Amino acid sequence: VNPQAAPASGSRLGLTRERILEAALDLLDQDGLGALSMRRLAEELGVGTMTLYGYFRSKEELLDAAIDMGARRIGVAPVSGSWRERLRHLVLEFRRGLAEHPGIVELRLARPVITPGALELTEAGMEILRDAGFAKRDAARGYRTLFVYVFGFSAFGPGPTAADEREQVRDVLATLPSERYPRLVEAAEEAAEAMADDTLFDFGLDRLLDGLERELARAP
Amino acid sequence: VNPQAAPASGSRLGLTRERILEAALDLLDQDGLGALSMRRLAEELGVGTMTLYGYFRSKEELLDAAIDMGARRIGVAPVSGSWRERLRHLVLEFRRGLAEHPGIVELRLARPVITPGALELTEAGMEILRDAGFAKRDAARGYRTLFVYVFGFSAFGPGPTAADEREQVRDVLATLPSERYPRLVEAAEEAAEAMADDTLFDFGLDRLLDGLERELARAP
DNA sequence: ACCTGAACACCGTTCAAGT
DNA sequence: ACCTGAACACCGTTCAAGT
Repeated sequence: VNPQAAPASGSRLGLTRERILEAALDLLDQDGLGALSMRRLAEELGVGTMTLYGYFRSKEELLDAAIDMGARRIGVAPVSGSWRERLRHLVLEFRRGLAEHPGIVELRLARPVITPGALELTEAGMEILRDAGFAKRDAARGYRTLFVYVFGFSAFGPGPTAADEREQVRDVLATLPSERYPRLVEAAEEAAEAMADDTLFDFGLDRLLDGLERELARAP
Repeated sequence: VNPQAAPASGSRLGLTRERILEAALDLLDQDGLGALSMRRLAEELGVGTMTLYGYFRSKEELLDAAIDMGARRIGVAPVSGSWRERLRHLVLEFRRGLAEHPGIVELRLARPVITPGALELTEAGMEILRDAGFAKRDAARGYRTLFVYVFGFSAFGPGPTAADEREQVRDVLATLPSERYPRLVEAAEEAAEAMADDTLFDFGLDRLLDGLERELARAP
């Protein structure tokens, strides 16, 4: 069930899978996925590179485990209220967690994972939707839509550098040839703002919640 | 304005920036971003690795240009109809194009680009929304939301292997400890379906369009 | 049982040299 | 002007060896 290569018992260096994963997540948060190499990670931990292969069969396996652990870190404390309020809170906290740990988004791109840690939030979301009265299928579809939205926004939406880039984006848009890009040139200011604006997340989220609410009203 | 290293005139090998980019996009579609190395690309073109650096200053610059060209390939023929129908068509075609060229999604993740080719669809979307009567700011926000949704779904939604994986996902979900994951275990079938279901894209899209329609009705 | 250096097949890019 | 091999500083991983 858990096909890992791991020393399990007393390690001479005090190394554990957990310590390795924590160092990996730190490295990820600091310098991004590109900097997360087995050699660099080993150096950070003060061990030989090959030592890591005693704990994880491959980099692939290490990254999978890192996602699981990272997902667990993004725990969301439940709140009370209507199902819509509860779900809205969960999604916003989810989004906040991913914004704080952008490496997890990067990691998740190439590797769709279904590990227990990664499914904790799914469970919480399903509970809210089922309590609200959604059928199993509608609850699953509804949560999945929100999940994809959160990840999509975290990956392709405005990042923390957005404010710096906004002016630059506006300048580029404003200097496009206005014969071919008339709508963009005339709305350069607004388009640059939309690309940098984080409140856009709430806009889309509320539209999706509107849609779910209507769906629930239709088939109660 | 166009700070590229390029031979511009007669090349001895018949090489052009365009030919290189086409080969890069082919490689991307076939074997993914991981396989797209300067060495492999040069080999594919039958030239020395360093020859490429006569046309692009760095791999970074080559990838930026490849996105621009890739985005142009995903052209969407305009249709007539209501603004909602037109916009819906544009988004669905956009989605289809990205599904056919998943490498572009991969590329775009790490590098938010604002090049002319990448902005053609933005211009088309803005035109539809402005014609419909949206103010500049609302049009920019509306298009941006849809854009992020499309990319998010393309990156994190079900891929072409979804059908194969569905059974596997269901099995994993069904064997989770039901004390901690009661809602997921009881809805394992439905959740697995939601993760694999491509029609989910339409569901979220229609919810977002609903939201835009309501916004337009509110402030005409 | 746990740890590791050397070696292999890969990267992107600089530099100096070839025509 | 255009092209390129050698070299450098990196990768992940296998293998054989060390304690």
